[in-house]
Amino acid sequence: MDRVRNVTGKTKRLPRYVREQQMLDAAVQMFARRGYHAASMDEVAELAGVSKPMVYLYLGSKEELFLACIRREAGRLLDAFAGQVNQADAPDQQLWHALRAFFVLVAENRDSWRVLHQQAPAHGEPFAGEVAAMRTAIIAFAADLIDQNIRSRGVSEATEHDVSALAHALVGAGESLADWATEHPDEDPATTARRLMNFAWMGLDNLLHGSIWRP
Amino acid sequence: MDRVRNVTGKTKRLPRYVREQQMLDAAVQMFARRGYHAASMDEVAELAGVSKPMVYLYLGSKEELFLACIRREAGRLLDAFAGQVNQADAPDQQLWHALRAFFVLVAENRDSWRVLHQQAPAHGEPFAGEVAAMRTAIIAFAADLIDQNIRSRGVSEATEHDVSALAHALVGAGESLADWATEHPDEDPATTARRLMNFAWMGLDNLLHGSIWRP
DNA sequence: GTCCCTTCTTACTTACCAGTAAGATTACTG
DNA sequence: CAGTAATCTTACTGGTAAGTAAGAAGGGAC
Repeated sequence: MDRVRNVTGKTKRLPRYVREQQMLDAAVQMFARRGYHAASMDEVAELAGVSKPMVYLYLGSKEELFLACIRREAGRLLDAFAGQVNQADAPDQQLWHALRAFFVLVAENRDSWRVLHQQAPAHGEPFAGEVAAMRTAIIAFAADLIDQNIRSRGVSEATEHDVSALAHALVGAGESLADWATEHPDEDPATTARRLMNFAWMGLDNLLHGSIWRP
Repeated sequence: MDRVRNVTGKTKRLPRYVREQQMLDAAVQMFARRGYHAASMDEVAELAGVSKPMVYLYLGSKEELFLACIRREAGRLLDAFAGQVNQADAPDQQLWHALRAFFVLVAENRDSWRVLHQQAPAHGEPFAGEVAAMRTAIIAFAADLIDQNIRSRGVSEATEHDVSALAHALVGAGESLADWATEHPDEDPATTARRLMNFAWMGLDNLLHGSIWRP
């Protein structure tokens, strides 16, 4: 990221908020590509077009910088979910819209996804906890959809525990497909979402009709 | 890990192979609990009941030590799969046996699982590549089972691409459930395996009978 | 008992990088 | 056009942990 220069060749000054976002952009990229430890503050600063003390002035420390990245990207992901979900829709429609939004977001922000999914959980507290909280919210959303579906059919002897396990499996399948999708950039995110709907929802459908797999 | 002492109070010497395994045990534990970077070679050595230069003498460097951990644990995981699979069984039985072995292994070796699933992929090459290779083998196994099932029913227009996506989703669901299971140590691994069989196989069953989810 | 190979330790060097002190420069404000 | 409140830099310090040099000591072979 070359630094903007004015006519006299001197470096242009930018307001704090703009610089902070540039720093976060640079940090997300570095953390995603090199990993938390291998990414040096000097490199982040250089990529942001700024000197190192500026990063410390605005973001505090390497830990706080990483946390700020995680919070920003986690917020975006949750917003993408929330923005697509309409409580009035049927459960499968809610899941469909949420998944589509998710795969679109991941396709457009691979580095963010790597930071959230691969880097943050591996580097202990407080990073892992922050991502775990986000993931818990997503799993709760999935569990709620499954639960709605169960109740609407009156089928079930499923406990909260059972539903939680299913939600974890569903979210894990989504995460894995997100990784798979980054290796197939040609695929439309909506197609990926359809794949997961079929894999997961059809399985649930079978389950909820009392069709159980036995050893 | 206190060092073994003989009657005179002097430290007991052990043959190289035994020490190496102790070092790897200690390293897996440290890497899993503290993370790759936060785990220091001094701590690993102390936990193994040995001084740091011994670790360097036998295992080479921190990178090689981590790689050795990954290779050993990945090998065990693949062996656990291979040992349970009988080609003569029906596809669902093969998957069932493999999943049960997998969840048993994870329940008994949480640290190994954390190293393979959480630490190794986050710290770049050559670690990520080593785990990716193992994961590719597992996904190929899953894809093969799905494919067998498809062919045996003669149902399908599924491409290799489609099958690969399903296999990725299935494996991701398994990984996520493995994490979930470590938070529920009371649950029998076989029960966890049954959960996944129901979630995944019932979904596939529906798919293969031509029952497709549509937006 | 004594030779000698393997196991094992203490005590050090060195490189890297997070974090900072001190001050220069720009541009807004009255 | 001063005064001043931001933005921004160069040049440094210090702590931490990877990696190593040099040699001590157990224990099997004969």
